Amino acid sequence: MKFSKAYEPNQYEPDIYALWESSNAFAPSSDPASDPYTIVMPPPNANGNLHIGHGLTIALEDILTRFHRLQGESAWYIPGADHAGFETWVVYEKLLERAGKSRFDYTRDELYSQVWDFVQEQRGNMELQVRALGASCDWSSFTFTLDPKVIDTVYVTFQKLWEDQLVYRGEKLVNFCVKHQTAFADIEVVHKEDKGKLWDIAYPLANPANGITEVIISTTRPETLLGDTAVAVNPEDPRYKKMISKKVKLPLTDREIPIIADAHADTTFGTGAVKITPAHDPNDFEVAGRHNLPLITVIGFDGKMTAEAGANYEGLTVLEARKKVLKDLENLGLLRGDKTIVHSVGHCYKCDSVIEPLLKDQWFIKVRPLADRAIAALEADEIKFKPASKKQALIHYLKNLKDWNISRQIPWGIPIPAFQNSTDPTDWIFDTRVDLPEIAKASHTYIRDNDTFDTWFSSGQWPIITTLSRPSHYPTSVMETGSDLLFPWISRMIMLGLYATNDIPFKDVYMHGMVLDEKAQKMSKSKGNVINPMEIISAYGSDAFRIGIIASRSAGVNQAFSVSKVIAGRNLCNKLWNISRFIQHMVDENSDASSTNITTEHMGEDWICQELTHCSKKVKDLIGKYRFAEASELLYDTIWNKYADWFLETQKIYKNLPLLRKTLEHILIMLHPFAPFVTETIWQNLSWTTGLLISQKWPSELTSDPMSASQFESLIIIISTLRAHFQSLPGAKRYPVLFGQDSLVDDHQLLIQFLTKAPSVTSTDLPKGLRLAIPNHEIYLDIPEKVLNEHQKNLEDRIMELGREIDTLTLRLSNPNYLAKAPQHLVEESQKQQSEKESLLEKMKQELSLIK
RNA sequence: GGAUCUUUAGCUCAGUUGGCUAGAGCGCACGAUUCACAUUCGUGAGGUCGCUGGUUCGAAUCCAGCAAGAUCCACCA
Repeated sequence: MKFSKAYEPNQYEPDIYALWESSNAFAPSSDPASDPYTIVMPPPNANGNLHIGHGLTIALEDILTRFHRLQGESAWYIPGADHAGFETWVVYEKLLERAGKSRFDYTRDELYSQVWDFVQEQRGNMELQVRALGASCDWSSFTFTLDPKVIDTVYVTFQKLWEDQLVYRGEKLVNFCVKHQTAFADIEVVHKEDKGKLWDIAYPLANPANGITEVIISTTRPETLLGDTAVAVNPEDPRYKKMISKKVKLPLTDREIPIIADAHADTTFGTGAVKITPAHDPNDFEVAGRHNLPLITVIGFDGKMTAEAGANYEGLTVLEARKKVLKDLENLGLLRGDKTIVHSVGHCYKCDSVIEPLLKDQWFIKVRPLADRAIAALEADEIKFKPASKKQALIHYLKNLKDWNISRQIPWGIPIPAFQNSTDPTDWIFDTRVDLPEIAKASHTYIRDNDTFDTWFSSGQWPIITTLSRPSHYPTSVMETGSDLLFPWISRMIMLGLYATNDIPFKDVYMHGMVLDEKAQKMSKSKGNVINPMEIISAYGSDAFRIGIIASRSAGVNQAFSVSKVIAGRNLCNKLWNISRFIQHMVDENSDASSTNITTEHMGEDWICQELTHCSKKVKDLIGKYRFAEASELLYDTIWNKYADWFLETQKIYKNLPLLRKTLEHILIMLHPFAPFVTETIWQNLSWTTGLLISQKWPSELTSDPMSASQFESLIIIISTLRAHFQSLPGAKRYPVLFGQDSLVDDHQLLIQFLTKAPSVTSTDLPKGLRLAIPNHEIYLDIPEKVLNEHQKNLEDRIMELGREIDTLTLRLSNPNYLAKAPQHLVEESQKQQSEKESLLEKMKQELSLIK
């Protein structure tokens, strides 16, 4: 295939990906001697589309994977898809609603298989998008979060927890969404600042004495009064000391409840007396535990008042009941005022309904032993974090973690393998025959628990499950995710990984921040500022997207997405394409181009070898430190500003074909992790390369003469200075270049003339014209006197500036503390500069006097 | 209430144990142009590194305080 004039990514990307896949290039090495390198992809939602955060994750993970593969390691990037229990369920339930159906029209098994089919239909989109991003993941290891091996592993871990008595059935307050009819973990509840009212309500004393007839409580939820089982006051509160352990008549009921002393009551809030409703408030639940209070449920799972709320209220919604209770209290003269307050209220993160804390029998995991072990591993630095501050945040979180509710009342998930004795509700057994609604055991009938696991319980075991087929790849090398997953996911993987395998699940954690829009605003559907990675890829190419999204980004920081960086990436791909086209062209034109003997004959060749070697070492070092943006920036600079702008330009004269070929190969390999498609496409199109680029080895060093390389740097300065003068001199005209005793210029007359487009470059014994301000070189521009005079101001300016530079150096060097304390090489460098600049200043002053 | 992060050029951001003239991309200005590339080439302008102190021979970098913005956690009867 011929190289077209411009690189058109869409034309090559799908074929190149297919080539890798059909060549089995993504599989981990079969050589047992190679070191394992493993990354597990955070599984995207099976029925969703990839968003920009996935784009960043996959770009970073694939850079690491490809880089380590090129290092000769057994790189294994494991893809997956998430059944996304609740997320998917919400989508499916909407479809049911639209069809006029509800979840109650079907059995759990029917629902499960319907959703399964739904997800299978949707699936595939996501996988195509992962391919479009260039992920070099091993599709033969693809794991879906409901695959049998996932369920098996989850059941083994659950059984172990069961036998270790770390899982228990408990009636506790759970965060319940009455619309979605399911409980949530604490972490899934979204707290929002809502406006509400704080009402003061009088509770009459059962036996008024000493003129005290009532106690006034403050509440935002008067309807829960019907479930009160105590009133609490602070034991230190002088207003209420005398009332402790007296009884009050609970209004609107015929119950009497005690006044108790508990530190939960805040003397500064409201009236300082608080009603205790253990079945509908988490704090009150704890108070009840301390004081052995009964629990009365007055709100049901349907969000309506229960029979226990009394005949007047039964069947009303929470808000209806609130109105009625307030009215009834007012009629009794017990409502003593209200004020508006702003307080935070838990909402369902999908439907925004207010989360009701409700009593429910659920499975809980005792997290303390698991969390303590995780904390110990973190404190021993067994897992390294980037950024490091995330580790401290995680330790803090684990120290305060409460028992974990793992039951969910949605059909789309892994069934909890537990059965309840039909005659003894306290008798639960572990059994994995979850396809049966009931089982018989020891002459009893056991009924299946219809709940499913919290998805974090199964995904918390993801590194274990995905590496089962290659145990040497566990622990995995690095877990890369967004910062938002630190608590829900990373924490679970560490706890469950340590618990189930006695080993950490990964050695490093790299967390990226949020990808914000171009104005540094959070992307959201409602704002309409969502950037779709697939649109960026189709406009600019996958490589450009990868380079653009990792640019200017460091670990853990929220940063804006900038299309201009994508464009820069696209331009780099095109530049590399044309570099390759040019070299291929030169190879084609030369019949003796077959030599593979690499030699350096010209300074620019030593210089580029040195630059490429430096680049290779530095990129390796930077990727090792997860400094992706700096690595890609260095490659950009090396390829464009060094290789193309200087080396390739010199090669238009010198044409060292073996070196051109070799250096191009090195560049392609080094850029491959960042821009896999264009580099592989070029590799496939070059006439002399064989095999796949993805499977090459990272380049070894190119030998070069450092003296020669540093001479070339002087040449660069000379040429740049000449160009600058040609631009800035009056008339912007090019003038003949003269030089005195100067072997460097003498040896490179042709090159200097070519790169500056000067009319001539000649040696002279009679210098004249404008002297260039370059230390250690005697170079002049042969400028007519008239122009030179016009240019006098310019010369004076440069003399002034040079003088200021010398002053700075002199000041520094006259400081005895600097001489004594600064490192020797810095002092020497300063001294050298000072003397060079001083001698140059002398010469320029002389020339100025000549003009005058 | 607790914690973390951010503040550097017009914009978006780099800048790892403090080291000399603070960088990049894009944008801007000026110039170039038959043959690798206009997704190009060359040159240039643009910054008292949020503010105030401190440590140091030397601070964008370390310390303290302040200001602004963001995120997370907990709590809010």
